Amino acid sequence: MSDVKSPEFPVASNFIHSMIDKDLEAGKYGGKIYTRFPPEPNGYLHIGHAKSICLNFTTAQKYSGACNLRYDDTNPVKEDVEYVESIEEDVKWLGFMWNRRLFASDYFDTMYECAVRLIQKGKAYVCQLTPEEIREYRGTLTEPGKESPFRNRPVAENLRLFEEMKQGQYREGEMVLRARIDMASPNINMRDPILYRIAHQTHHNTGDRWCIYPMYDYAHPLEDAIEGITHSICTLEFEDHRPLYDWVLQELEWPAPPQQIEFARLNLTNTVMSKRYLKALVDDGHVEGWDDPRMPTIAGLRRRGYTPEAIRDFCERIGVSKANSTVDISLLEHCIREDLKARVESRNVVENPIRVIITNYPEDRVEEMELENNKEAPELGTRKVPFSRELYIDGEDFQEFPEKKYFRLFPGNEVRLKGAYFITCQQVVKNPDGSVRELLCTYDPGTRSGGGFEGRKVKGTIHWVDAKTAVEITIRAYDHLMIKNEEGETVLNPDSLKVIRAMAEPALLEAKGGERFQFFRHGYYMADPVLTTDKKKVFNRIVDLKSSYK
RNA sequence: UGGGGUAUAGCCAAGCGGUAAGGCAACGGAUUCUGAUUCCGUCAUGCGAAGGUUCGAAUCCUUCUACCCUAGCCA
Repeated sequence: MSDVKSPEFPVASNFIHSMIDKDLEAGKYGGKIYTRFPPEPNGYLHIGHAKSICLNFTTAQKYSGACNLRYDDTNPVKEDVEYVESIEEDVKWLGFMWNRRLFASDYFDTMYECAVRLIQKGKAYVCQLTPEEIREYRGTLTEPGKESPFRNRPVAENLRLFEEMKQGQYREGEMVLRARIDMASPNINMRDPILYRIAHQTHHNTGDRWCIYPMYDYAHPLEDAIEGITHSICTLEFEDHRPLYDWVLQELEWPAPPQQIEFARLNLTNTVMSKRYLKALVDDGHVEGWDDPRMPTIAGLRRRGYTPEAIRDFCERIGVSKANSTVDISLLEHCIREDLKARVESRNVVENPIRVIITNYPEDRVEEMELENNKEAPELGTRKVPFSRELYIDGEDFQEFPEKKYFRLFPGNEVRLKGAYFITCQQVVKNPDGSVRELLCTYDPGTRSGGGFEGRKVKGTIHWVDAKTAVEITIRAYDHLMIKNEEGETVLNPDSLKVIRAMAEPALLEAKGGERFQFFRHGYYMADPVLTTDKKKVFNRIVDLKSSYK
């Protein structure tokens, strides 16, 4: 195979690498390791797949090999082209490039020939038991199975029947091709597992060319072997299938067969990962689609504002092992904050705005205040923001009756307006209904930011926007899609999406879909690439600022 | 109940006979023109339990225990 490598990323060592190291020391595989990422195109990729993608691609990278993207499309009833397109996009977006992009269904001819060989060897037979009978004959966890009456059919008859199955002469469920192994095996997977079933279905790739389709346990080892995969990395539930994986390749006398290694799939707190459930959320209209920013899909995380760098970093940090585990979602959130804080610009945005009038500031005066875009990254420069007599401050930055240890604005208190002046709240003006209408404040002209004023300190600094030039934006703030109720069951969170109106500095009018910012005090946001238009700016909250106040 | 796995801190996770890495979370403290960031510090005499081998055990042996997977013509 041609060795097209993905961009190189740092790789943390894990138990799979240790196993590979031993193989390599034993002189196996000629020093190169080939892997594959084999999704079934029956849904969108999620963060759990990202773990597998990172593992497979970086492992191949580490050992000078390559990784294929292969669609495991052996069951036409569940699969769709919509999904193959999204999968490709998501893998690329994560930053990986496959060596080859393949369909398992492209190997159907080879798989068929291999099945014929197994029949010829007496290792497979056509069975006409009904599905119910097959289940009964299989036995139970504690009782051995019974042999099918068709088990000792002559080879020639098996060959003829299998050919006829392929020709479409039988109905679905009427017969199957089975491996001839051991009905008394303690491993139920070895009790004459089904190799081929009949399905008169149109396949997204092969159309109506086939009406028999191979089962996963038979197809997968062949797919790996055909592609020259050395290590077939899959999840824990396939551990019991490994003897069958090995059996197929051994009976076919495949030289240098690949080896299957299992690892634990990713679980995240407050997150549902099963494709079945995610599909139901989409189909039942609980979310806007597979790319809803609340979804744990790659597409959802992308639209929410997560970066590929953050997701890759997360996948490195969680490690790889065989222990069932549930990673705390706060680690993922840490990764995106860590990535964004160094490269994203800040903007002043106030939620639940409160009007502030600086009574001693000239009515017609406008100043340009220079604000740092990112304190941690001076190379991101500064921007100019207008400042005048009437401003808005954030609803959370004023308390008429301050709680203990509150050191932002309250009557009689002085705070700094970030990048501007000290102001003191002199009077609270109320609406007829008792709510706060506006705050009358005074400013100290000697305290302008950058002026070197050292006369006195204030404990609070708050952000603001100029009332005259402020633009209104819509913020979509997300919470967990799933929460636990009183009974401890995981249920849909009715408050997973909050729409917030906010006032922002005029520069945000220029924001393009996909641009990310830090909104002071509120966390990290991204202009929604789907909803943001020239007239209407919508920002998705990626993640909160980590904070202990509130 | 058969078979296959897994147990190291609140959550992940290194460790592979020489005396418990690291990250997240949490909690202190310093700095701060945003209670963020940054910086420093605390956080398992303990590795599911009990025995045993050894000068020495999370690592080896024995016996338990708990949890996960497995009886699709899904993958």
